[in-house]
Amino acid sequence: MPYTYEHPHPAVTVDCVVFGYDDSDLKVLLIQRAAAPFKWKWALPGGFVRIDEGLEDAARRELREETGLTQLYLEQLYSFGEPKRDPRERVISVAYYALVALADHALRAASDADNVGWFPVTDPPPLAFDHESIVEVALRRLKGKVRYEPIGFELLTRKFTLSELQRLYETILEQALDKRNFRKKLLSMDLLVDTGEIQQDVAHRAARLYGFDEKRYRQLKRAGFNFEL
Amino acid sequence: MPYTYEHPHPAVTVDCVVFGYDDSDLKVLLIQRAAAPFKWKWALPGGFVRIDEGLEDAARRELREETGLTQLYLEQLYSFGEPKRDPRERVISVAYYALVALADHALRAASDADNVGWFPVTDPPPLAFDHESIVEVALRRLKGKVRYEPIGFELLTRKFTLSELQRLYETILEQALDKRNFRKKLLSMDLLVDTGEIQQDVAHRAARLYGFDEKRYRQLKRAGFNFEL
DNA sequence: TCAAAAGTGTTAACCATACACCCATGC
DNA sequence: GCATGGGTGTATGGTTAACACTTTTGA
Repeated sequence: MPYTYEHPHPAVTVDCVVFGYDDSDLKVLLIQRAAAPFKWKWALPGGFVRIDEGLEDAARRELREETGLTQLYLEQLYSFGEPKRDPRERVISVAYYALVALADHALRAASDADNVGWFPVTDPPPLAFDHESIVEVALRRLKGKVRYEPIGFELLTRKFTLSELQRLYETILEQALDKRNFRKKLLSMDLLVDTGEIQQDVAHRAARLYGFDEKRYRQLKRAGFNFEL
Repeated sequence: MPYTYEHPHPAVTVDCVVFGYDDSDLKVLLIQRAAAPFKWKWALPGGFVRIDEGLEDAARRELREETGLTQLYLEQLYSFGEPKRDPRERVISVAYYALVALADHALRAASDADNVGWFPVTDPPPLAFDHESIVEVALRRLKGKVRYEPIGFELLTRKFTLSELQRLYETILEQALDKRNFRKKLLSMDLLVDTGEIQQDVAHRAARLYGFDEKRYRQLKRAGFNFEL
């Protein structure tokens, strides 16, 4: 028992709400716990922050170790610290949320052989700890933020059609959008570049593929532009 | 040395960025540290989270103990966890920000006789730890949030004139607003109630005093209304 | 030739902006 | 009576919202 302190210290964890999108469905990434407490229950990927490790570093490390995901959009969400949220000891969890295009990122089996899987955000299984409320907060944040920051693109593959983009927004915001107005608005922002390519292997007229011009966005933003809707 | 753990645990603190507004000036509340590290330096009010205490509870307790402030608008801001941010040991700080009307809340001398004072947010003294960046994040959050949530009212006394409200927004947003348009917009939202009273002791025509109708806001919000600008 | 989704303009309503003068009060 | 801020309306331009049909392609 080598670590002693004059005052009691809580443990600190990170937990990640990873949103994935594929084919009109918003999903959340869960792992099945192989150890107590809540053994066999589904939970958010995450774990203890190492003593010399930054919070975001910890979140990225846990994601890599438990799910194989790297290089994703990651942002701090909120910190959860109800005294009784973990039955073992006082644990404060700094939650992050991440966005990822399902088609682009294959899951790797977790290093400790836990099950990993995608679940519909609207109807996830019962979760360990207070993870259900963490998912709820993350979803609220995503819904809010997607309207005034171009983070939706993080959920799509690098090349996408306008219809895919529209379906994504409709899914997240849970409201129908007008096709012509949506296209007008998005194209007028000057953030999408026509790749010149079109969809392959579709059973109808193939749509143009666009890309999100990150560099252009930063430029416009510096000049006072604000992404909206 | 009674508290021992199998793995090293960081310490967890809360720090509060309290914004105050009075007479066209946005201020931040600081206390002067009476103990090392950073002895005599100014810092955000805050302290260690007790082992059985919620995070927001800890923030409110520290504010009460160190500044005498109670009953204020308080919201979690962000968690700061750079490994070296505290020279003593690993400390993760969950930052909160609070809004308060200077005129309504007198400061009490801190229990441990630290100095307490209000400083202009634009030009604060050098701060201990990474508190300058915490203030910066809080200010950014305030500037963003004030546009789409009616939190500005928390910085004003319960009764206020439209000019005071406008000056508040101009101060926070750092931009001039048109008087007639501002009034039209705010009054049309149906969130302000005319108290029937007018300013006293002013050397010019006395302005009507309005109040913010919190209950009405919740009502409208439930019905899909969104406060903006 | 049918099914499925892509792509495309116009109009009307609404909202945001710009703008300047008279009023009430205290000194 | 003058200085100070309170209070008020309109016209214009721009933005958003509503709306339906033709095109392309593969099966």
